Amino acid sequence: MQNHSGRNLTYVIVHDLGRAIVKGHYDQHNPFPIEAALCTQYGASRSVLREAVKMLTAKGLLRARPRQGTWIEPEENWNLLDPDVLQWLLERKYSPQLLVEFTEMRLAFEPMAAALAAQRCQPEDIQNILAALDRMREAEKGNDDPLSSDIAFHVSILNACGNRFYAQLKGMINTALRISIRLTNQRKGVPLASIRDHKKVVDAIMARDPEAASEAMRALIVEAMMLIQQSKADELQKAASIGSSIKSAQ
Amino acid sequence: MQNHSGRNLTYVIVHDLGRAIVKGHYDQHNPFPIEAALCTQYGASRSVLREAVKMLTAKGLLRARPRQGTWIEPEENWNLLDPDVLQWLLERKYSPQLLVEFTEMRLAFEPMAAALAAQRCQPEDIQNILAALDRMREAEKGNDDPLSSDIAFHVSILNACGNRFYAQLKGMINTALRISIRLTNQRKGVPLASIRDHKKVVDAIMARDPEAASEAMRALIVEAMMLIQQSKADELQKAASIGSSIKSAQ
DNA sequence: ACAAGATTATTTATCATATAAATTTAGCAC
DNA sequence: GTGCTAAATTTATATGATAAATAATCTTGT
Repeated sequence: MQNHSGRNLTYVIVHDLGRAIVKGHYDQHNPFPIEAALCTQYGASRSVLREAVKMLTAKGLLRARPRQGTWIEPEENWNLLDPDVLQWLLERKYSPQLLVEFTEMRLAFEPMAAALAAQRCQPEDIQNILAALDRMREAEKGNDDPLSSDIAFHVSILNACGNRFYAQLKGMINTALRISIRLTNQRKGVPLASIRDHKKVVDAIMARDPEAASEAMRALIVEAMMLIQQSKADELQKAASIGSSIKSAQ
Repeated sequence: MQNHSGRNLTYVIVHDLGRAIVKGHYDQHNPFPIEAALCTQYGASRSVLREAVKMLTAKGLLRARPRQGTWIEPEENWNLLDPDVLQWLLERKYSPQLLVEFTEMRLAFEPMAAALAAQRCQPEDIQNILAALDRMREAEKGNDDPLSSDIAFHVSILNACGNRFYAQLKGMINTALRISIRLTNQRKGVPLASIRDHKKVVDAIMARDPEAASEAMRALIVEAMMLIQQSKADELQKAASIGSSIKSAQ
């Protein structure tokens, strides 16, 4: 990858503004700046700023009107399923709740994807799934990255289910798992989930058993959900203990 | 709605180009035009064209590089879950296959949404769901639009499940159902599905029974899927009969 | 003939400036 | 105060120029 898209000034500004917006940097007290102010802030021309704002508009984050200026759209209009938006959202610190909601989403479509894969995956899809499982085995031996191989496994199944919408979710799984692992404090070398549980999914798909594939996948995600819930609870408890220590110090 | 966003020249061009792209108007033989050509084609300034292209880039449809020009991204990179992109895609004639894939997607998350709603919806959510069901009853009597009330029903449940990602899918449901109804040749006044089957979902949610809610919702979508599959088969048969009549005429 | 390096050409990226359009706000007559 | 007019503000559009990236072409030496 030579000229990463992020090098263009426009894209740098898009990502910077995008992060600021989802972080809630702008509100009624601090409204979104007018074009001229943004130009000053970034030292860029109006063309660049307008193009950046238009990209964020296309993702549902902004809206502009003559004389009224540009403002943040209500959060329900953001395209959460846009890979950029999702990444900016999950990058916010302390967003375990959003991760829970995303995992609830995975709980809906990944078991279904496994079931569809069991019904109609092609030989090459099986090859890819088996290759991903092998990567996980290698990771367990320390010869591969556990996180990347786990992601590759889930992606291989989304690819195998022969549905373009499911395939779309690859980027989001990638983003969410990487953030998730950061939140749940997993470290390199620590297996994320057992090979055995993952293999159950593969076996069911190869046996052309949709029900079993679905159930095995569901078990994997429930496991992930429990890790997230746990760290969310830890987070809350930490906050509470800080709160009480402040209280007791008064 | 006073100044619909579509009135700006930029947005008109975005939608026009977006439709042309998903229709496959551009390919290796007919590559995407350079900026200057697009300006001529639309009689617009470079600023406007560049902003439109940037919006389509944000939706994953295009990519640009100096000297290399602008080109269509491979379809797997398109943000299918962007409401605009989905609409452009479904508007293409003869895209029952895409509708099938979308309905497979609904089959994953709508039953789950109903189950979540059963677990944790608030009193006002129940109110909204019941109101939507009432609209469907009125539609059956000819006092409301059957399609709109059906959509309102599904949306009310997505709103009730307390998950932002599920709520995101509202726009897509709206688009897909409207296109679906066009494809399956339903007419105004013809009920899309029975009130009784829809009421089963509501009853299960109000009884706080996630399993039953999920199953009742699944039944609704399976019904919709069968209608689509049927019209897809009709389409294929029609095409085949045209093909054979051409053949027999030779 | 051919490889290496320099030159040219093409296209997007960025900047700058000006005018138009939309719409709120302020001013003013009554 | 009410209703009309004028001014002010902000985005939308147009135009033209320069910079940057890189493919294509043209030297030049062997």
